[in-house]
Amino acid sequence: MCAVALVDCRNFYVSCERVFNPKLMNRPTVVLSNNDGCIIARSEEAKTAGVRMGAPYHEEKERLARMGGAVLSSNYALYGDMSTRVMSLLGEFSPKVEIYSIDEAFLDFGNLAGIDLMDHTRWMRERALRWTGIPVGVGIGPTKVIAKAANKLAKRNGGVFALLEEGAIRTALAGMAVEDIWGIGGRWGKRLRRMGIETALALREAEPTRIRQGFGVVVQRILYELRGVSCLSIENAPPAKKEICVSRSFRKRVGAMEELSQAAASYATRAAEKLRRDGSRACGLSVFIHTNHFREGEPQYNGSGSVRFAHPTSDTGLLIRAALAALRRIHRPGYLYHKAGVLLFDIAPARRVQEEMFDRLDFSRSDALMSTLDALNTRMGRATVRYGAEGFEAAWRMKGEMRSPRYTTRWEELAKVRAV
DNA sequence: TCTGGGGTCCTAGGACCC
DNA sequence: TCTGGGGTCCTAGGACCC
Repeated sequence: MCAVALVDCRNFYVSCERVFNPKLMNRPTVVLSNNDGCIIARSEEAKTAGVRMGAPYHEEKERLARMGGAVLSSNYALYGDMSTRVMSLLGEFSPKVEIYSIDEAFLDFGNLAGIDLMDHTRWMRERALRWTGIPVGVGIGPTKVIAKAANKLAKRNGGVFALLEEGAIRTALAGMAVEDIWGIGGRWGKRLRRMGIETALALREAEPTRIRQGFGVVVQRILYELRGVSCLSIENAPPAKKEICVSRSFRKRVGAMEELSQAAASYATRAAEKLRRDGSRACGLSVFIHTNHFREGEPQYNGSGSVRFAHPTSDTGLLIRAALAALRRIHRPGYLYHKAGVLLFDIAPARRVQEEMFDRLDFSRSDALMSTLDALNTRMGRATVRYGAEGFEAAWRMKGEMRSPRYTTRWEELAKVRAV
């Protein structure tokens, strides 16, 4: 019997904060989205107290204050680095690891005869906690979808839970609501319930062709996965991205073209960095801007426009120029904008592009410039060298007033320890 | 006053071609 | 009254994930 495990970091962002700030232990703690808008991570104490996931912060502010809760802006430099540590540790426990998100990974144990999976994964869990400070949970099953379900049960069962025997799987699936299955969201959940399919077990036992007709192959695959037939394989290396998007809402609304231009240039710069890190080039770029649709009384506008390049590129200067040209076309004066973004599409690996061009195109100057830029900014800190189009003082830039220090990625922000 | 950001996959339908 | 059939490519939109 093949076994896969889903490992997830419990309350990941909060757990990262607690590693470096033990005063947050046992205290209701939440982490906010960009601009301190919504609640995107909660400690167990905050969950128990009824703080809602995804809720706008201002709606939960008072409740949190009443119970002496801690509130933090998000600190992605810290979370990203802690994630890397956990993932590399997992690699020592399985030859095949798929990093599924910043706080989750699938592990393939293949046909591990003679290994006690429970022992193996309990040991992994202890090591993760001791070496990184992050508590993880482990669910084990014959397929990804069942491993996901097992992971849910691990929360109440000592952190590791296996669903490998038919009896255990049936019992677990019978107690699981259909919309709690991985891959079944609210919409499909409702439609399945209307058909009388209310539990994971009921979906497992439904007629596959009927499910296919009503919901397409995606849900049919989930059905088979629930039966223990693997349809979703574990991917060792992530495929290069097909699209790269950088977008943000502004700290305060922006009307002036100058500020929108700075934002577009900054986002294009970030997107270009991601593109080069992937070793890719893009053939197209689009820019979008929109007003705040939550303000129903105000005039609304959504604009987007794209540019196609004659040759695929990853040059920040060219991408900024294209972004500004697109922005000029879509900008309408008289509106106060709330959010803007830059999307790169038609992405291809840089090497293949060069071969196809038979050296008719010379990328070498631009490539040399970009790698120097990247090297400097990696070594000396982001935006050490940058394009003037990004601007210098930016009132539109995001809020993050309650952000903790970047303990693990900036020398100046290292934690200080005082021995008494 | 305040309301996140970044992705993927699939499907249906239109445009276009021979 | 009759006015092909089959294939590909692209795009928009819907669904999902964390």
